[in-house]
This record gives sequence, C-alpha cells and structure tokens, in this order.
Amino acid sequence: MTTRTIAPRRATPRRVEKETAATTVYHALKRDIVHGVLEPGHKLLIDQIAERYSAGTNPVREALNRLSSERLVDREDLRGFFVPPISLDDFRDIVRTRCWVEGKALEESIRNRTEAWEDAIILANHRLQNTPIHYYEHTEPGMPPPDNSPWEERHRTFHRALIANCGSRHLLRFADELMLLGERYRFISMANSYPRRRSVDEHQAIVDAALAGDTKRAVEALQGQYQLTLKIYEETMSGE
Amino acid sequence: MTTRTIAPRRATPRRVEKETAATTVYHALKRDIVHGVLEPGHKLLIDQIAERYSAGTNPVREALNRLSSERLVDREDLRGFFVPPISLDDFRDIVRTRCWVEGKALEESIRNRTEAWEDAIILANHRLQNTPIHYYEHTEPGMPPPDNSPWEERHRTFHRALIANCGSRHLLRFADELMLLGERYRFISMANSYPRRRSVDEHQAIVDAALAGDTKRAVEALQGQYQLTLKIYEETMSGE
DNA sequence: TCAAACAATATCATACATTATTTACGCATT
DNA sequence: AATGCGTAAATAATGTATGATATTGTTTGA
Repeated sequence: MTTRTIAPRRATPRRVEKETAATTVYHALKRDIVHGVLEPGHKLLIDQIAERYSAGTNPVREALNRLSSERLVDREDLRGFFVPPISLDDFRDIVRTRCWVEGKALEESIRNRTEAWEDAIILANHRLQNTPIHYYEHTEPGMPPPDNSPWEERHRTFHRALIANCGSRHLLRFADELMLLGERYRFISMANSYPRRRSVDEHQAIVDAALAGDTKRAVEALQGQYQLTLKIYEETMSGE
Repeated sequence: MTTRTIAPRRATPRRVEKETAATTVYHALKRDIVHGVLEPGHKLLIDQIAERYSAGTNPVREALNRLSSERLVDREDLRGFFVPPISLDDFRDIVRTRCWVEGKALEESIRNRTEAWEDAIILANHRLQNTPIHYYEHTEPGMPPPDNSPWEERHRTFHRALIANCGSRHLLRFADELMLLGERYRFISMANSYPRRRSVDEHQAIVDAALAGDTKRAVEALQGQYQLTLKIYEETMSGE
C-alpha cells in the first residue's frame, strides 16, 4: 500500500465567494416582497428600486428578471415589473399544491429514511421549539413590530429538513418556491397577529409520526397544518 | 335603470403586444438549449451569445438571468453562465418528479372533468396523430436532420391539455418546467433515432382511460410512457 | 363626449468604464 | 526535467451613463 499524503487544508477557502450587486438586490427584493414591505400590486419602478438598494439600474433589472421566473414579481414587456397581487384563490392554490408536493416529498423521505435524516429533524425541531415568538400584542403601542426572523429562519429549516431526504432536487426546489409564496401571505395577513395555535405540538406530531415510520399519519399531520393556516387566513379575510 | 352604452370596439387592439429584445433572446436561447444546439456543460459567453442572436449584451444577460431561475442555465456570480450538464441521475430525477407532478395533475383533471376539457383532449390527440414524424433514417445521407417541430409542438400541446383541468396554476407551471428539462434529454440522446415505439397507441390509451373516468388506469398509462422513455434512454447510454 | 396630438415618464438598448477571474509566463525549488 | 509559486497580461463579467423608443397621462379641438 502506498503512503497517502493528506491534502493540506487552507485556513481560508481558496475562493472567497463574492456576491455581485445583482445578487444582493435579488435577495433584498425577495425578502421585502415576501415580508410584504413592498405591497402587492405595487409597481416596481427601476429607478426607485435602484435608489432604495443603492445600486445601478442594470443589477436591479437582472434581479427582477430572476424573480419573475420564480413568480415573485410579475413582468410585462415594455410595461415594467410589479409585485404580484394577492387573492384568496391564489393562496388556496398555493396551499393545495404545497400539500401535494410536500406530502409526496415527506412520503419519499420516510421511505428513504436514514439516521442522519432523523437526527437532522430532531435537531431542527428542538431548535425551533427553543426559539421564542415575540407577539405583537405584547409590545408597547407605537413600537415597531417585533423581529421574529430567528424563528422564521428555523421554521423554514425545519420544514426543509422534513422533506430533505426525498431524493429529488426538483421536488425540493418546487417546495421551496411554494414555501416562499405561502410565507408572503402569512406575513401580509398576520403581520399584526402571530398564530396563537400550538404549532409546537403540531410540529412534534409530524416528527413523532415520521420517526415512527408512519407515513400516512405524518403526511396528514403536515397537510393538516397547512390546511389550518388556510382556514385561519380565510377567517381573517372574511372578518375584515 | 340607466341605459348602458356599449363600449365601442376598435378594429385593431389598443396594445400591439410587442416583444423586447430580451424576450426574443430568452425564447431563442431556451429553444437552442432544449434542442441541444448549445451543448451541455458549454460556457455561455455573453458577447458570443449577443452576436449569435444579433442583440446587445444587456438583453442577453436579462434572458440568461430569467433562464437561470428555471434551471435551464447554470449561473455563478462573477464566473458566468453555462449550459447545465446532463447526467443519468438528473434525468431519473426529472422523470420521477414528472410522474408525480403530472400524475397528480391528471388525477385532478379527471376529477374536475368538463366537456370542454374532454373536447380539448380529443382534438389535441387527433391533431397529434395526424402529424407525421420524419425519421432521420429515411433521409438521404448528408442531409440535415428532419424538422419535426410541428409534431413537437402538438406533442407538448397534447400533454398540456391532459392536465390543463387540474385547477392549479402552480402545478401546471412545474409540469411545464419539467417537460422542458425532460425534452432536452430526448433531443440530445435521440437526435438521430426517433422513437419507433407506437406512441400513438400509448397516447390513445391515456385518452381512453381519461375519458372513461378511470383515474388509476389513465395515470398509470401516462407514467408508464415516461418510464419507458427513461428505459430507452438508459439503454441508449449503456449501449455506447 | 370623444378623439387626436402633445408632453411626461419609464422601459429598453447601446456604448463605455470598471473590476474580477482566468490564463500565461518566468523564476525558484525539488 | 518536473513541480510549485507568484506576478502580469488577457479575457470576460459586472456596473454606469446616455440615448432611443414605447407607454401613460394631459390637454386641446372638433
């Protein structure tokens, strides 16, 4: 057997992953659209966006073009870019499609289950449970809305972890797109009233069923959570 | 009740839908990538593309950015754009995901079936059957490969018609993306040998089952066709 | 009241400048 | 001679500025 020299590791990676202005604007726009900062139906004027994010018009246009293919902005030749309008029908479609896509992905994840996947789920769930939600009602009047971005981030991570083992790159991509589209509705409609429901228990139920290998129960628990989100949204809308 | 004046109709529509250079390049690039004219793994140099399609660099970059969000080109900050490489694993993923997505969409289409939908299927199938395929083997040596774009177009239309009634905009969008990704593999691998198998019968079987309301049989027929495509591709690859 | 003409605004395309990466080359070391 | 390293030139992506073209809003005239 030949002696194998260990490849030397650099302290810093060879290529410092640098971001272009277009990519920076892309992420910023994505965040602001999902968070409802940029309002549905609103026209996205190139110059305004450029100034808002301190960039040139060219990077802005590239970012908008990328987002248009993900349906996070609407585009019309020679007429410009718009924040997509929202509608109950659209949200229904998003939730329904998400149930199908993530249901299938969870099913496959359980079928291919590995220890690493189970560990990741447990960890993600644990972290999510230990991240408190700051409720808007508990803040002083006139104060800015509370920042729940740590919880949001871990919530996303948890749901990604559940289906990460499905083995399909494309299915994961679709799930991710739908998650973003759905989150926008949550941010827009529930900016002032975070869910009171015991989402901790709901998440735990999904994890328990998934770890037990009970596909049917796990998928139903997952889909049930999304259906509930839809129902709450419908009640919120009709109540106003 | 007030008398209602009929709004006057113009002979010509108010807005003549005009296409920007970016959109033209977008479609041209999409076509050439799917058709395998631009080879997998190949680097897409902005200036070359711009000259190739007689456009400026700016529209080209916008088109590339749109395509990158649809996974029809790969993009890396500061390093440029590339035609995505192909691999058996990737094709397997595409076919599998397509079976899930279109299977679900067909199921829903049948559940919501209407006369208009049935008519559209019958029509699309009829048109497809009446469009001949020009086989490469039947052309004279040294001749350019035959143009089957009419058949390709109607084939796409047929498969879209099947699932068009599913009621989900997003599911249809995913199906469309996957169809394009899958078509690229067909064009690349079978450029010289069009399928001899009786796809007419396969399509007819799907239509018959769908019209009979036999969801299970229709979905299985549809998925079977895709699985067969995968099998043929696998054999083609191993045989070389 | 309607329509045509004009003005204002914004998108789109081109040309040019800047910045990063890739390649090529020379030199030193093994 | 072969390999590794550092520097410099070449190449290409990115960003800025400007002009051309289309749309939108307003005004004017019949």
